[in-house]
Amino acid sequence: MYMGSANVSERAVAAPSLAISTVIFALRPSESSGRPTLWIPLVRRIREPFKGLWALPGGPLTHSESLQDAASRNLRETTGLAPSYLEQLYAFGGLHRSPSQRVVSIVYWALVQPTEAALADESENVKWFRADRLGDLAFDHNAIVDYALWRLRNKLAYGSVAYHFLGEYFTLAQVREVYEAVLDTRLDPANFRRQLKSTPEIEETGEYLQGGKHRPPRLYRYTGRPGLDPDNRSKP
Amino acid sequence: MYMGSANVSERAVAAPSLAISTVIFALRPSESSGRPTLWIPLVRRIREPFKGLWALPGGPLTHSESLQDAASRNLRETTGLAPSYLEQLYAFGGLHRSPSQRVVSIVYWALVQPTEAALADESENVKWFRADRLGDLAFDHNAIVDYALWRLRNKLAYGSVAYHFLGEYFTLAQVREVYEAVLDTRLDPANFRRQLKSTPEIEETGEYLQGGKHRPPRLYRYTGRPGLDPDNRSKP
DNA sequence: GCTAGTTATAGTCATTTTGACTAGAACTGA
DNA sequence: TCAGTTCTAGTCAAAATGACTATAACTAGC
Repeated sequence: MYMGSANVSERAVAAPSLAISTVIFALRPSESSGRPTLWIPLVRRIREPFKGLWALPGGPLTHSESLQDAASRNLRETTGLAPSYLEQLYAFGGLHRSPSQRVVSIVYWALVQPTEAALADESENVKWFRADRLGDLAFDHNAIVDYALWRLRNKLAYGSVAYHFLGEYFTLAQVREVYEAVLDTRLDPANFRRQLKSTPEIEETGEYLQGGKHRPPRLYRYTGRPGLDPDNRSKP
Repeated sequence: MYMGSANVSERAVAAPSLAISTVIFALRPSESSGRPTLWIPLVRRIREPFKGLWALPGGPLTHSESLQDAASRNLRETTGLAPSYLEQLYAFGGLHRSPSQRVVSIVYWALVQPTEAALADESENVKWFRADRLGDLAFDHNAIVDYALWRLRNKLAYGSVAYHFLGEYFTLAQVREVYEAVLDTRLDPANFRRQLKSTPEIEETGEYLQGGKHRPPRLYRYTGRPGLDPDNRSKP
Protein backbone atom coordinates (compact mmCIF):
# COMPACT_ATOMS: atom_id res chain seq x y z
CA MET A 1 0.00 0.00 0.00
CA TYR A 2 3.05 2.27 -0.20
CA MET A 3 2.42 3.63 3.28
CA GLY A 4 6.11 3.31 3.94
CA SER A 5 6.83 6.02 1.44
CA ALA A 6 4.29 8.51 2.79
CA ASN A 7 6.09 11.71 3.63
CA VAL A 8 5.80 13.65 6.85
CA SER A 9 3.02 16.00 5.87
CA GLU A 10 0.96 13.14 4.52
CA ARG A 11 1.38 11.24 7.78
CA ALA A 12 0.40 14.30 9.77
CA VAL A 13 -3.07 14.34 8.25
CA ALA A 14 -3.48 10.58 7.96
CA ALA A 15 -6.38 9.49 10.15
CA PRO A 16 -5.51 7.46 13.25
CA SER A 17 -6.67 3.87 13.13
CA LEU A 18 -10.02 3.05 14.62
CA ALA A 19 -10.79 0.16 16.94
CA ILE A 20 -13.77 -1.11 18.91
CA SER A 21 -13.53 -2.56 22.41
CA THR A 22 -16.08 -3.69 24.94
CA VAL A 23 -16.27 -3.84 28.70
CA ILE A 24 -18.52 -6.79 29.52
CA PHE A 25 -20.14 -7.15 32.91
CA ALA A 26 -21.83 -10.19 34.37
CA LEU A 27 -22.80 -11.27 37.85
CA ARG A 28 -21.35 -14.49 39.17
CA PRO A 29 -21.39 -15.90 42.66
CA SER A 30 -18.31 -14.96 44.63
CA GLU A 31 -16.21 -17.94 45.70
CA SER A 32 -15.95 -16.64 49.24
CA SER A 33 -19.41 -15.37 50.16
CA GLY A 34 -21.50 -17.01 47.46
CA ARG A 35 -23.28 -13.73 46.93
CA PRO A 36 -23.28 -12.31 43.39
CA THR A 37 -20.38 -10.08 42.41
CA LEU A 38 -19.28 -8.28 39.26
CA TRP A 39 -17.05 -10.12 36.79
CA ILE A 40 -15.42 -9.06 33.52
CA PRO A 41 -14.03 -11.29 30.76
CA LEU A 42 -10.60 -10.36 29.40
CA VAL A 43 -8.48 -11.69 26.57
CA ARG A 44 -4.75 -12.24 26.67
CA ARG A 45 -2.64 -10.27 24.21
CA ILE A 46 -0.83 -12.62 21.89
CA ARG A 47 1.30 -10.00 20.22
CA GLU A 48 3.13 -6.79 20.97
CA PRO A 49 2.53 -4.28 22.38
CA PHE A 50 1.69 -5.56 25.86
CA LYS A 51 2.08 -9.18 24.75
CA GLY A 52 0.98 -11.53 27.53
CA LEU A 53 -1.06 -8.95 29.43
CA TRP A 54 -4.82 -9.10 29.76
CA ALA A 55 -6.92 -6.65 27.76
CA LEU A 56 -10.49 -5.82 26.87
CA PRO A 57 -11.90 -7.77 23.96
CA GLY A 58 -11.73 -5.68 20.83
CA GLY A 59 -10.75 -5.42 17.24
CA PRO A 60 -10.85 -3.24 14.15
CA LEU A 61 -13.97 -1.69 12.71
CA THR A 62 -14.81 -3.12 9.35
CA HIS A 63 -16.21 -1.05 6.57
CA SER A 64 -19.63 -2.61 6.35
CA GLU A 65 -20.94 -2.54 9.91
CA SER A 66 -22.17 0.09 12.29
CA LEU A 67 -20.26 0.77 15.49
CA GLN A 68 -22.72 -1.15 17.61
CA ASP A 69 -22.73 -4.08 15.20
CA ALA A 70 -18.97 -4.14 15.29
CA ALA A 71 -18.99 -4.23 19.08
CA SER A 72 -21.60 -6.97 19.06
CA ARG A 73 -19.77 -9.09 16.53
CA ASN A 74 -16.44 -8.67 18.23
CA LEU A 75 -17.89 -9.60 21.56
CA ARG A 76 -19.34 -12.75 20.10
CA GLU A 77 -16.16 -13.70 18.27
CA THR A 78 -13.80 -13.27 21.16
CA THR A 79 -15.92 -14.48 24.04
CA GLY A 80 -18.91 -16.26 22.52
CA LEU A 81 -21.28 -14.00 24.43
CA ALA A 82 -24.55 -12.40 23.35
CA PRO A 83 -25.22 -9.30 25.45
CA SER A 84 -28.63 -8.40 26.85
CA TYR A 85 -27.59 -4.76 26.92
CA LEU A 86 -25.05 -2.88 24.83
CA GLU A 87 -24.31 0.82 24.99
CA GLN A 88 -21.56 3.08 23.81
CA LEU A 89 -19.26 4.14 26.63
CA TYR A 90 -16.78 6.63 25.23
CA ALA A 91 -14.33 7.29 22.42
CA PHE A 92 -10.79 7.20 23.77
CA GLY A 93 -8.32 9.05 21.63
CA GLY A 94 -5.34 10.13 23.69
CA LEU A 95 -2.09 10.45 21.81
CA HIS A 96 -0.12 7.83 23.68
CA ARG A 97 -2.58 5.06 24.34
CA SER A 98 -0.54 2.63 22.30
CA PRO A 99 3.25 2.89 22.12
CA SER A 100 3.43 1.82 18.49
CA GLN A 101 0.73 3.83 16.71
CA ARG A 102 -2.09 6.29 17.19
CA VAL A 103 -5.31 4.43 17.93
CA VAL A 104 -8.77 5.81 18.62
CA SER A 105 -10.89 3.24 20.44
CA ILE A 106 -14.65 3.48 20.55
CA VAL A 107 -15.53 1.52 23.63
CA TYR A 108 -18.87 -0.10 24.38
CA TRP A 109 -20.08 -1.65 27.59
CA ALA A 110 -22.33 -4.65 27.81
CA LEU A 111 -24.33 -6.61 30.33
CA VAL A 112 -24.84 -10.34 30.01
CA GLN A 113 -27.11 -12.61 31.98
CA PRO A 114 -25.57 -15.22 34.28
CA THR A 115 -26.91 -18.06 32.16
CA GLU A 116 -25.04 -16.62 29.17
CA ALA A 117 -21.96 -15.95 31.23
CA ALA A 118 -21.84 -19.55 32.39
CA LEU A 119 -21.79 -20.78 28.79
CA ALA A 120 -19.04 -18.38 27.78
CA ASP A 121 -15.89 -19.74 26.21
CA GLU A 122 -13.14 -19.79 28.73
CA SER A 123 -9.69 -20.82 27.60
CA GLU A 124 -6.04 -20.12 28.00
CA ASN A 125 -6.57 -16.73 26.40
CA VAL A 126 -10.05 -15.79 27.61
CA LYS A 127 -10.72 -15.59 31.32
CA TRP A 128 -13.15 -13.99 33.75
CA PHE A 129 -11.92 -11.69 36.48
CA ARG A 130 -13.61 -10.05 39.43
CA ALA A 131 -14.12 -6.41 38.49
CA ASP A 132 -12.36 -5.25 41.64
CA ARG A 133 -9.32 -7.50 41.12
CA LEU A 134 -8.14 -7.03 37.59
CA GLY A 135 -4.44 -6.37 38.05
CA ASP A 136 -2.54 -4.37 35.44
CA LEU A 137 -4.14 -4.42 32.02
CA ALA A 138 -2.76 -3.55 28.61
CA PHE A 139 -2.95 -0.01 27.21
CA ASP A 140 -5.21 2.35 29.20
CA HIS A 141 -7.69 -0.41 29.84
CA ASN A 142 -7.64 -0.02 33.62
CA ALA A 143 -8.86 3.54 33.25
CA ILE A 144 -11.48 2.43 30.75
CA VAL A 145 -12.82 -0.20 33.11
CA ASP A 146 -12.90 2.33 35.94
CA TYR A 147 -14.98 4.64 33.80
CA ALA A 148 -17.26 1.82 32.69
CA LEU A 149 -17.81 0.89 36.32
CA TRP A 150 -18.65 4.47 37.15
CA ARG A 151 -21.16 4.57 34.29
CA LEU A 152 -22.71 1.28 35.28
CA ARG A 153 -23.22 2.48 38.86
CA ASN A 154 -24.65 5.70 37.56
CA LYS A 155 -27.08 4.08 35.17
CA LEU A 156 -28.12 1.66 37.85
CA ALA A 157 -29.03 4.44 40.24
CA TYR A 158 -30.84 6.08 37.36
CA GLY A 159 -33.05 3.10 37.07
CA SER A 160 -33.44 1.04 33.95
CA VAL A 161 -30.40 -1.14 33.68
CA ALA A 162 -30.43 -3.67 36.50
CA TYR A 163 -32.92 -5.97 34.80
CA HIS A 164 -30.52 -6.77 31.98
CA PHE A 165 -28.45 -8.75 34.43
CA LEU A 166 -31.46 -10.92 35.09
CA GLY A 167 -33.76 -13.13 33.06
CA GLU A 168 -37.27 -12.25 32.00
CA TYR A 169 -38.76 -13.18 35.37
CA PHE A 170 -37.10 -12.20 38.61
CA THR A 171 -37.82 -11.63 42.26
CA LEU A 172 -37.41 -8.28 43.90
CA ALA A 173 -34.70 -9.78 46.08
CA GLN A 174 -32.72 -10.64 42.95
CA VAL A 175 -32.95 -7.06 41.79
CA ARG A 176 -31.73 -5.99 45.19
CA GLU A 177 -28.79 -8.37 44.92
CA VAL A 178 -27.85 -6.75 41.61
CA TYR A 179 -27.82 -3.36 43.27
CA GLU A 180 -25.86 -4.64 46.23
CA ALA A 181 -23.27 -6.27 44.00
CA VAL A 182 -22.78 -3.32 41.68
CA LEU A 183 -22.88 -0.57 44.27
CA ASP A 184 -21.13 -2.70 46.87
CA THR A 185 -23.53 -1.86 49.70
CA ARG A 186 -26.28 -3.53 51.63
CA LEU A 187 -29.78 -2.22 51.14
CA ASP A 188 -32.78 -2.55 53.38
CA PRO A 189 -35.05 -5.16 51.79
CA ALA A 190 -38.32 -3.57 52.85
CA ASN A 191 -37.46 -0.06 51.70
CA PHE A 192 -35.92 -1.26 48.46
CA ARG A 193 -39.02 -3.25 47.71
CA ARG A 194 -41.24 -0.25 48.38
CA GLN A 195 -39.28 1.79 45.85
CA LEU A 196 -39.45 -0.85 43.14
CA LYS A 197 -43.15 -1.34 43.67
CA SER A 198 -43.72 2.35 43.06
CA THR A 199 -42.08 2.24 39.61
CA PRO A 200 -44.59 1.44 36.89
CA GLU A 201 -42.11 -0.45 34.66
CA ILE A 202 -42.06 -3.38 37.07
CA GLU A 203 -45.01 -5.63 36.62
CA GLU A 204 -46.24 -8.18 39.10
CA THR A 205 -46.86 -11.64 37.70
CA GLY A 206 -49.06 -14.32 39.21
CA GLU A 207 -46.17 -16.72 39.58
CA TYR A 208 -43.80 -17.49 42.41
CA LEU A 209 -40.27 -18.81 42.53
CA GLN A 210 -40.36 -22.26 44.09
CA GLY A 211 -37.49 -24.24 45.50
CA GLY A 212 -36.03 -21.93 48.11
CA LYS A 213 -35.98 -23.03 51.70
CA HIS A 214 -38.30 -20.24 52.74
CA ARG A 215 -41.45 -18.42 51.70
CA PRO A 216 -41.61 -18.39 47.90
CA PRO A 217 -41.16 -14.90 46.48
CA ARG A 218 -43.36 -13.48 43.79
CA LEU A 219 -41.93 -13.15 40.28
CA TYR A 220 -41.92 -9.82 38.44
CA ARG A 221 -41.31 -8.71 34.90
CA TYR A 222 -39.70 -5.58 33.50
CA THR A 223 -41.76 -3.72 30.92
CA GLY A 224 -39.63 -0.60 30.37
CA ARG A 225 -38.22 0.38 27.01
CA PRO A 226 -34.50 0.00 26.27
CA GLY A 227 -32.80 3.38 26.35
CA LEU A 228 -32.36 6.72 24.79
CA ASP A 229 -28.89 6.85 23.32
CA PRO A 230 -28.71 7.34 19.57
CA ASP A 231 -27.94 3.72 18.73
CA ASN A 232 -31.14 2.55 20.33
CA ARG A 233 -33.42 5.41 19.51
CA SER A 234 -35.27 4.75 16.31
CA LYS A 235 -35.48 1.01 16.34
CA PRO A 236 -38.85 -0.69 15.75
CA MET B 1 -0.58 6.65 -1.83
CA TYR B 2 -1.82 4.01 -4.26
CA MET B 3 -5.23 3.95 -2.61
CA GLY B 4 -6.79 4.11 -6.03
CA SER B 5 -5.51 0.68 -6.83
CA ALA B 6 -6.68 -0.94 -3.61
CA ASN B 7 -8.79 -3.98 -4.41
CA VAL B 8 -12.14 -4.84 -2.93
CA SER B 9 -10.92 -6.86 0.02
CA GLU B 10 -8.46 -4.15 0.95
CA ARG B 11 -11.21 -1.56 0.87
CA ALA B 12 -13.39 -3.75 3.03
CA VAL B 13 -10.95 -3.52 5.91
CA ALA B 14 -9.87 0.06 5.32
CA ALA B 15 -10.83 2.17 8.33
CA PRO B 16 -13.63 4.70 7.82
CA SER B 17 -12.51 8.30 7.97
CA LEU B 18 -12.69 10.05 11.28
CA ALA B 19 -14.09 13.52 11.91
CA ILE B 20 -14.77 15.75 14.89
CA SER B 21 -17.84 17.95 15.25
CA THR B 22 -19.20 20.11 18.01
CA VAL B 23 -22.62 21.22 19.15
CA ILE B 24 -22.15 24.64 20.73
CA PHE B 25 -24.73 26.13 23.05
CA ALA B 26 -25.01 29.69 24.25
CA LEU B 27 -27.75 31.77 25.80
CA ARG B 28 -28.84 34.89 23.99
CA PRO B 29 -31.82 37.11 24.60
CA SER B 30 -34.80 36.14 22.49
CA GLU B 31 -35.92 38.84 20.08
CA SER B 32 -39.52 38.45 21.10
CA SER B 33 -39.54 38.11 24.88
CA GLY B 34 -36.06 39.38 25.69
CA ARG B 35 -35.60 36.45 28.05
CA PRO B 36 -32.57 34.22 27.45
CA THR B 37 -32.99 31.31 25.06
CA LEU B 38 -30.71 28.62 23.64
CA TRP B 39 -28.78 29.35 20.46
CA ILE B 40 -26.43 27.24 18.34
CA PRO B 41 -23.89 28.42 15.76
CA LEU B 42 -23.86 26.57 12.44
CA VAL B 43 -21.64 26.74 9.39
CA ARG B 44 -22.80 26.62 5.82
CA ARG B 45 -21.53 23.74 3.67
CA ILE B 46 -19.50 25.11 0.79
CA ARG B 47 -19.09 21.79 -1.01
CA GLU B 48 -20.95 18.58 -1.71
CA PRO B 49 -22.54 16.66 -0.16
CA PHE B 50 -25.27 18.89 1.22
CA LYS B 51 -23.70 22.01 -0.33
CA GLY B 52 -25.53 25.11 0.86
CA LEU B 53 -27.13 23.49 3.90
CA TRP B 54 -26.25 24.39 7.45
CA ALA B 55 -24.16 21.96 9.47
CA LEU B 56 -22.37 21.59 12.77
CA PRO B 57 -18.85 23.00 12.84
CA GLY B 58 -16.37 20.20 12.36
CA GLY B 59 -13.37 18.90 10.56
CA PRO B 60 -10.87 16.09 10.38
CA LEU B 61 -8.84 14.81 13.30
CA THR B 62 -5.18 15.47 12.84
CA HIS B 63 -2.55 13.08 13.91
CA SER B 64 -0.96 15.14 16.63
CA GLU B 65 -3.86 16.18 18.82
CA SER B 66 -6.18 14.50 21.26
CA LEU B 67 -9.89 14.30 20.50
CA GLN B 68 -10.75 17.09 22.88
CA ASP B 69 -7.96 19.29 21.53
CA ALA B 70 -9.22 18.69 18.02
CA ALA B 71 -12.72 19.72 19.02
CA SER B 72 -11.39 22.78 20.78
CA ARG B 73 -9.23 23.85 17.86
CA ASN B 74 -11.93 23.27 15.33
CA LEU B 75 -14.43 25.25 17.33
CA ARG B 76 -12.01 28.15 17.52
CA GLU B 77 -11.13 28.01 13.83
CA THR B 78 -14.65 27.89 12.52
CA THR B 79 -16.47 30.15 14.96
CA GLY B 80 -13.78 32.00 16.89
CA LEU B 81 -15.21 30.74 20.17
CA ALA B 82 -13.48 29.54 23.32
CA PRO B 83 -15.79 27.25 25.28
CA SER B 84 -16.19 27.36 29.03
CA TYR B 85 -17.25 23.73 28.99
CA LEU B 86 -16.43 20.96 26.54
CA GLU B 87 -17.49 17.33 26.81
CA GLN B 88 -17.66 14.39 24.48
CA LEU B 89 -21.19 13.66 23.35
CA TYR B 90 -21.13 10.50 21.27
CA ALA B 91 -19.40 8.73 18.41
CA PHE B 92 -21.75 8.50 15.45
CA GLY B 93 -20.85 5.76 13.03
CA GLY B 94 -23.91 4.68 11.08
CA LEU B 95 -23.25 3.32 7.62
CA HIS B 96 -25.12 5.94 5.64
CA ARG B 97 -24.48 9.17 7.42
CA SER B 98 -22.78 10.61 4.38
CA PRO B 99 -23.82 9.64 0.88
CA SER B 100 -20.30 9.73 -0.52
CA GLN B 101 -18.16 7.87 2.01
CA ARG B 102 -18.18 6.16 5.37
CA VAL B 103 -17.51 8.70 8.12
CA VAL B 104 -17.32 8.19 11.85
CA SER B 105 -17.88 11.47 13.69
CA ILE B 106 -16.85 11.94 17.27
CA VAL B 107 -19.09 14.74 18.44
CA TYR B 108 -18.46 17.08 21.35
CA TRP B 109 -20.79 19.55 22.95
CA ALA B 110 -19.74 22.88 24.37
CA LEU B 111 -21.11 25.74 26.39
CA VAL B 112 -19.96 29.29 25.87
CA GLN B 113 -20.68 32.37 27.94
CA PRO B 114 -22.82 35.13 26.47
CA THR B 115 -19.90 37.57 26.44
CA GLU B 116 -17.98 35.10 24.27
CA ALA B 117 -20.97 34.41 22.09
CA ALA B 118 -21.43 38.10 21.41
CA LEU B 119 -17.87 38.38 20.10
CA ALA B 120 -18.23 35.34 17.88
CA ASP B 121 -17.50 35.65 14.20
CA GLU B 122 -20.72 35.85 12.28
CA SER B 123 -20.58 35.91 8.52
CA GLU B 124 -22.22 34.68 5.39
CA ASN B 125 -21.19 31.16 6.31
CA VAL B 126 -21.38 31.20 10.10
CA LYS B 127 -24.65 32.06 11.76
CA TRP B 128 -26.47 31.58 15.06
CA PHE B 129 -29.81 29.82 15.21
CA ARG B 130 -32.34 29.31 17.95
CA ALA B 131 -31.97 25.70 19.09
CA ASP B 132 -35.67 25.07 18.56
CA ARG B 133 -35.73 26.51 15.05
CA LEU B 134 -32.89 24.97 13.11
CA GLY B 135 -34.59 23.77 9.96
CA ASP B 136 -33.11 20.88 8.01
CA LEU B 137 -29.42 20.39 8.58
CA ALA B 138 -26.83 18.45 6.60
CA PHE B 139 -26.09 14.77 7.29
CA ASP B 140 -27.67 13.43 10.49
CA HIS B 141 -27.00 16.68 12.29
CA ASN B 142 -30.61 17.23 13.35
CA ALA B 143 -30.53 13.96 15.27
CA ILE B 144 -27.17 14.89 16.77
CA VAL B 145 -28.48 18.23 18.00
CA ASP B 146 -31.54 16.54 19.45
CA TYR B 147 -29.34 14.18 21.38
CA ALA B 148 -27.07 17.01 22.53
CA LEU B 149 -30.10 18.89 23.77
CA TRP B 150 -31.26 15.86 25.67
CA ARG B 151 -27.83 15.52 27.25
CA LEU B 152 -27.68 19.18 28.15
CA ARG B 153 -31.06 19.01 29.88
CA ASN B 154 -30.00 15.90 31.68
CA LYS B 155 -26.72 17.29 32.89
CA LEU B 156 -28.44 20.45 33.97
CA ALA B 157 -30.88 18.55 36.15
CA TYR B 158 -27.92 16.64 37.48
CA GLY B 159 -26.41 19.82 38.74
CA SER B 160 -23.01 21.07 37.75
CA VAL B 161 -23.32 22.50 34.29
CA ALA B 162 -25.49 25.62 34.43
CA TYR B 163 -22.69 27.85 35.71
CA HIS B 164 -20.67 27.43 32.54
CA PHE B 165 -23.26 29.54 30.76
CA LEU B 166 -22.52 32.35 33.19
CA GLY B 167 -19.51 34.37 34.22
CA GLU B 168 -17.56 33.94 37.41
CA TYR B 169 -20.05 35.93 39.44
CA PHE B 170 -23.76 35.51 39.03
CA THR B 171 -27.04 36.02 40.81
CA LEU B 172 -29.33 33.18 41.72
CA ALA B 173 -31.94 34.62 39.39
CA GLN B 174 -29.49 34.30 36.51
CA VAL B 175 -28.99 30.64 37.32
CA ARG B 176 -32.74 30.24 37.37
CA GLU B 177 -32.98 31.89 33.96
CA VAL B 178 -30.50 29.34 32.61
CA TYR B 179 -32.67 26.51 33.89
CA GLU B 180 -35.79 28.12 32.53
CA ALA B 181 -34.25 28.62 29.10
CA VAL B 182 -32.78 25.14 28.78
CA LEU B 183 -35.67 23.20 30.26
CA ASP B 184 -38.24 25.54 28.79
CA THR B 185 -40.26 25.90 32.00
CA ARG B 186 -40.90 28.49 34.65
CA LEU B 187 -39.57 27.79 38.10
CA ASP B 188 -40.66 29.22 41.40
CA PRO B 189 -37.99 31.74 42.42
CA ALA B 190 -38.23 31.10 46.14
CA ASN B 191 -38.08 27.31 45.94
CA PHE B 192 -35.32 27.37 43.33
CA ARG B 193 -33.27 29.65 45.48
CA ARG B 194 -33.73 27.38 48.50
CA GLN B 195 -32.37 24.46 46.53
CA LEU B 196 -29.32 26.31 45.29
CA LYS B 197 -28.55 27.60 48.75
CA SER B 198 -28.47 24.06 50.05
CA THR B 199 -25.77 22.98 47.58
CA PRO B 200 -22.30 23.52 48.99
CA GLU B 201 -20.68 24.30 45.60
CA ILE B 202 -22.38 27.68 45.45
CA GLU B 203 -20.60 30.26 47.50
CA GLU B 204 -22.06 33.53 48.66
CA THR B 205 -19.91 36.57 47.98
CA GLY B 206 -20.13 39.91 49.76
CA GLU B 207 -20.95 41.74 46.56
CA TYR B 208 -24.18 42.75 44.92
CA LEU B 209 -25.18 43.37 41.36
CA GLN B 210 -25.96 47.06 40.97
CA GLY B 211 -27.81 48.75 38.19
CA GLY B 212 -31.13 46.97 38.11
CA LYS B 213 -34.29 48.92 38.77
CA HIS B 214 -35.01 46.98 41.92
CA ARG B 215 -33.41 45.56 45.02
CA PRO B 216 -29.81 44.58 44.14
CA PRO B 217 -29.31 40.82 44.24
CA ARG B 218 -26.35 39.19 45.92
CA LEU B 219 -23.62 37.74 43.71
CA TYR B 220 -22.53 34.12 44.07
CA ARG B 221 -19.62 32.05 42.82
CA TYR B 222 -19.42 28.42 41.76
CA THR B 223 -16.69 26.40 43.43
CA GLY B 224 -17.43 22.89 42.12
CA ARG B 225 -14.92 20.86 40.15
CA PRO B 226 -15.38 20.29 36.40
CA GLY B 227 -16.55 16.78 35.70
CA LEU B 228 -15.79 13.12 35.70
CA ASP B 229 -15.58 12.01 32.13
CA PRO B 230 -12.22 10.59 31.05
CA ASP B 231 -11.04 13.70 29.22
CA ASN B 232 -11.33 15.79 32.34
CA ARG B 233 -10.34 13.28 34.95
CA SER B 234 -6.65 13.43 35.61
CA LYS B 235 -5.92 17.04 34.82
CA PRO B 236 -4.01 19.18 37.30
C1' DG C 1 -39.30 63.18 49.22
C1' DC C 2 -43.22 60.29 48.55
C1' DT C 3 -45.28 56.41 46.06
C1' DA C 4 -45.86 52.72 42.83
C1' DG C 5 -43.48 49.05 40.63
C1' DT C 6 -40.22 45.42 40.69
C1' DT C 7 -37.31 41.80 42.22
C1' DA C 8 -34.87 39.72 46.28
C1' DT C 9 -35.25 37.05 50.08
C1' DA C 10 -37.13 34.71 54.25
C1' DG C 11 -40.49 32.01 56.04
C1' DT C 12 -44.91 29.01 56.58
C1' DC C 13 -47.51 24.87 55.84
C1' DA C 14 -49.27 20.72 53.82
C1' DT C 15 -47.75 16.84 51.04
C1' DT C 16 -44.47 13.50 49.49
C1' DT C 17 -40.37 10.88 49.89
C1' DT C 18 -36.86 8.59 52.58
C1' DG C 19 -34.64 5.79 56.23
C1' DA C 20 -34.92 2.94 60.30
C1' DC C 21 -37.47 -0.26 62.22
C1' DT C 22 -41.37 -3.86 63.75
C1' DA C 23 -44.12 -7.73 62.97
C1' DG C 24 -46.71 -11.17 60.85
C1' DA C 25 -46.90 -14.53 56.66
C1' DA C 26 -45.24 -18.48 54.30
C1' DC C 27 -42.22 -21.64 53.21
C1' DT C 28 -38.30 -25.74 54.43
C1' DG C 29 -35.79 -28.97 57.05
C1' DA C 30 -35.07 -31.34 61.26
C1' DT D 1 -44.38 -29.31 65.64
C1' DC D 2 -40.61 -26.11 65.91
C1' DA D 3 -36.64 -23.40 64.54
C1' DG D 4 -34.77 -20.90 60.78
C1' DT D 5 -35.21 -18.22 56.83
C1' DT D 6 -36.95 -14.83 53.65
C1' DC D 7 -41.06 -12.35 52.03
C1' DT D 8 -44.07 -8.72 52.70
C1' DA D 9 -46.96 -5.09 54.83
C1' DG D 10 -46.94 -1.60 57.86
C1' DT D 11 -45.53 2.35 61.34
C1' DC D 12 -43.18 6.59 62.52
C1' DA D 13 -40.02 10.36 62.48
C1' DA D 14 -37.03 13.08 59.55
C1' DA D 15 -36.07 15.26 55.31
C1' DA D 16 -37.27 17.13 50.85
C1' DT D 17 -40.63 19.36 47.84
C1' DG D 18 -44.30 22.44 46.06
C1' DA D 19 -47.51 26.20 46.67
C1' DC D 20 -47.83 30.23 48.74
C1' DT D 21 -47.34 34.73 51.85
C1' DA D 22 -44.92 38.58 53.48
C1' DT D 23 -41.37 41.77 53.98
C1' DA D 24 -36.93 44.10 52.28
C1' DA D 25 -34.53 47.04 49.22
C1' DC D 26 -33.90 49.16 45.38
C1' DT D 27 -35.50 52.64 41.00
C1' DA D 28 -38.48 55.65 38.40
C1' DG D 29 -41.84 58.94 38.07
C1' DC D 30 -44.20 62.35 40.07
